[in-house]
Amino acid sequence: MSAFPSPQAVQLSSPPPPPPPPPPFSKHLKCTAARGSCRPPLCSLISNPAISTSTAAVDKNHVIQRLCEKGELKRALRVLSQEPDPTQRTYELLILSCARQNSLCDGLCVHRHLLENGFDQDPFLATKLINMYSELDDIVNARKVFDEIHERTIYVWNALFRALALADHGPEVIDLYRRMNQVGIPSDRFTYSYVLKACVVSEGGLLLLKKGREIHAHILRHGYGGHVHIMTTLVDMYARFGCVKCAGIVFGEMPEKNVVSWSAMIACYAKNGMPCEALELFRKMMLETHDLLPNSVTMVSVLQACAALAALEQGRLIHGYVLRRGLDLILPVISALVTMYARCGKLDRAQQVFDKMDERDVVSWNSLISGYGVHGFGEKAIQVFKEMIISGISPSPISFISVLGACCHAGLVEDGKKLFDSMVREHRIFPSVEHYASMVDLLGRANRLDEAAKIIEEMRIEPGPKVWGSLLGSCRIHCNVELAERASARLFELEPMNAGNYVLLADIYAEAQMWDEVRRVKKLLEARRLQKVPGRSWIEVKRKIHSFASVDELNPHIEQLHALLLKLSMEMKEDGYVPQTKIVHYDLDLEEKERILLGHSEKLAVAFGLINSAEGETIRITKNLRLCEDCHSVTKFISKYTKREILVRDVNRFHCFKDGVCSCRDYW
DNA sequence: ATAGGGTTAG
Repeated sequence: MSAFPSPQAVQLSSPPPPPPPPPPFSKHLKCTAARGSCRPPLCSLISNPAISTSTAAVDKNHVIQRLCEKGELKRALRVLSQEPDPTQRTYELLILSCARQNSLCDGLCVHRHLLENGFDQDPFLATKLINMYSELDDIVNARKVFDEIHERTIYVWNALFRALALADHGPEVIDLYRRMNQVGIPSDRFTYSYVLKACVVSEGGLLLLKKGREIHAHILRHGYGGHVHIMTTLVDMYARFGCVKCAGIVFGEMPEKNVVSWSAMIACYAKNGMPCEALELFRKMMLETHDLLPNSVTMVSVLQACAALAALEQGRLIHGYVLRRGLDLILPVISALVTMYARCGKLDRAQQVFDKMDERDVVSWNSLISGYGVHGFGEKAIQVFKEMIISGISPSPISFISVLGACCHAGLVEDGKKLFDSMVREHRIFPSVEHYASMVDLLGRANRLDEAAKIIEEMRIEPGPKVWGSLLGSCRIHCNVELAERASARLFELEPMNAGNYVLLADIYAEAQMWDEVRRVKKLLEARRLQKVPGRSWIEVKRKIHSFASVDELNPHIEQLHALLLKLSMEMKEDGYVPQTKIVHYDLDLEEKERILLGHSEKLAVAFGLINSAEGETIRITKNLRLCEDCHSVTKFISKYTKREILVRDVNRFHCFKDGVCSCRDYW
């Protein structure tokens, strides 16, 4: 053996059994050698230490680069292990490759290697490493790279800001940003984008809104007030804080706007409960800009707005536009279409659009599951949920919100409990406040209030207002004063300014004829200067959205609508309808109470729909609150008398009225 | 010298 100059030569002359742990290049060499081709030059170059290593290093660098480009990370690493003289470029390629291949352990290995080879203080590589760890979700190591590097260029700072912002570590970014300013490193245009993002990705609430405003001031002071990217991020920041006004001001003052800026503002309206404004702005964009074409992101927000308004006609127009533009190939757009059709009451269309997709992700499935859920088709929703898993897509936390919600609307208590169990056990998803709230809803509505209360007691996280709110809502349905008092006491602490909670409690007391308590709660409401969110309903007629408030004296059609409702209610009374005047708490006589009931926004919208549509046409209405009991029974009657299908979507589900019955089977 | 940013479905 010792007589042979190199391992390669050994293999050549004694071809047989086990070619031991092959050093990186052996495979290649062996192949060419076996075919007896160009062996001598390359082989001797690498194996002969007499020949300059630097030539070999450049060569190997080249090989590493080629391997990285081809995604052959493992082989590239094997070459690296033999590399006597790696360069910055070598490491850069490997780091990028590890990030792309999603391989944390290889990333760590490359990191260790570069530390051992004198690149531990290279700011360029530090930037790349931080980016890599960020992509591999290892924020601890990203931070460590930052802590250990002495020369922190703006690139290094920005990379860490970006990494922390993506990982929801907002407050940490703000803290570091302050330190950066103290050290005297000036921000650049990238810094502002990342830091603004950090303001909204944290739990800080108002505190960080203040911070965001400060940064807004920095931006203006440093002359970036006309920078499209930064200004758009600002619009989005205000949007996420719910400051629609501020977002609108920034947007309005932008000297230059592009598609992204318009999309951000449209999304702002769509996400903050102002769908009409979203559609209006979209129209404006189409009319006023000549060189800007809406893209898939724009369309998603526009479809959301249509969905929120149950504006089927507009939604169909948008669908047509999406097809013409070829945007129907983009996954989020199709999912938004599925949601739009489902929320406009066209489940069959939603299913059709879904069926035509040739690729589906978890969001597409969630759209369909929640679609069936809000329509009260609990079993179908569970079936779709199971099909999703069979198709190889694992459920996300939102999948469970959707499917649990479906169980809740359909009263499928046992199925819901089983799914909730499987969530942790099989899918390793830990329930969030929303999941618990859904379970409390499920049990509470089914009049299993004790079990619902027990769920809250056993929660491993702090039960937030959503959870207590669900319990209070259930107490309202089943008239449980004692539990309602417990839940509302917590709610008044957690969100003292939410009028809805006081109203619910007052409703419960009223139901129990506890008038003193009703008055006490009302006084509380007045003392805190709170007002109940006024009920509103919407209906689309000839592609125009009409909006109705309760007891809408300003509405130009009010007399006509009231007359029609009065006429219908007389007929209904003969048929056994009794106005639910007990839900009107004002101290009024019966006749006035009936008048108030008849003026509820959803009844006005139904009447408007009856007058303004052809006989037999379906009427679609959306409401911003829950449908009231009286409106529910009145709409049942109306659907029978007028032989109309009436779809009402309230805040949490669909009611499909037909021939005097509702699809919710009075369970809601 | 080199490097990177904004809007997105349930």
